[in-house]
Amino acid sequence: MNIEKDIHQVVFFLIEKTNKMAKQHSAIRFAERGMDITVDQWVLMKFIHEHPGCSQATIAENAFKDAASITRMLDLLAKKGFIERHPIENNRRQFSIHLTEAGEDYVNDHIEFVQQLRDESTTGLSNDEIDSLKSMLIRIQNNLK
Amino acid sequence: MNIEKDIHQVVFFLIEKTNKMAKQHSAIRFAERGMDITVDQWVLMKFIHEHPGCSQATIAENAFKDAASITRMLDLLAKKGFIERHPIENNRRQFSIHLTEAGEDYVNDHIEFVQQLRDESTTGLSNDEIDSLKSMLIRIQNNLK
DNA sequence: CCTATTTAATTGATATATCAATTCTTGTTG
DNA sequence: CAACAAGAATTGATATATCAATTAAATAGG
Repeated sequence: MNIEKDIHQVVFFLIEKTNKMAKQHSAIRFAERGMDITVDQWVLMKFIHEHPGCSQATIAENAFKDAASITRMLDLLAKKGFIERHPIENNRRQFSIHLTEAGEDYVNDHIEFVQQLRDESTTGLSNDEIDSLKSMLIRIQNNLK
Repeated sequence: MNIEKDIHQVVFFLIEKTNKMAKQHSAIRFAERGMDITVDQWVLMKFIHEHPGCSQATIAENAFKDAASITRMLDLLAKKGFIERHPIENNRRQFSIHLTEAGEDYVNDHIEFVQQLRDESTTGLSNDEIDSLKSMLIRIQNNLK
């Protein structure tokens, strides 16, 4: 019995596809709204907004991204004028990462919109379903450690 | 009431994280086995194995990737000697994509291993749960169209 | 204290994603 | 048939992901 499943029904393909569709969907809505940053850049800005002064390593760990990616993404956000790397007294190994005033304004201007975007994507799913979805994803993650 | 959820509990973050963990896990297992291709390259080879002679546009559509990505990935697979672009009689706009003999051997050598890898990642989830997971992902996708 | 290890950030190389623009080619239609 | 639109693949530019190597700084242990 070796019936190969169609690619579209393999659970990982569905996960990957959902992930891509969500990013594309958000990117389109961002553009419509005139937001000139990527979805990933938004996630970083929002995290820094909630954890001002954090290190790049902390951002990397929490955003589940590579330290190298964070360096480059922060370079871009700094060029846009949204974040700053502040030196830390008695610690020349890390930076303290902060939003600029423009960055804070940007997050405040769009945070509700992004929250609403996320909510829209799960319409039709009950809270119980969402909980069970989350729990299954976490169990899959544990199988992958 | 505007309690911001922790990033780790947002469903899209879980989806993205699961997706990344699955890719990393597979990449590590591929490397252990001495497989010198990426997980994404494997998916293309497997699709071509199942749909020999297809066009690049078909691959793009089914793998849910951009045509530009397919061009570049096939370039790499061609360089490795695993695929070939065959001209089509009376149609100079498309190519007919095929695995080489080395490509067929490669797929046959590893297809069971990859299937097993996928199965391992969902251990502990019943068939009913997996079905409900798939159905929720598809419903989310429909919200994103 | 001094050396060895660890940590934080950066950089280089390569793979992939996305968008726009381009090049051919095919199909349509006035 | 000729001009035009649509399709398929490619290419360029930029963003992100991953790994390896590097640099600099902090820390641990002898």
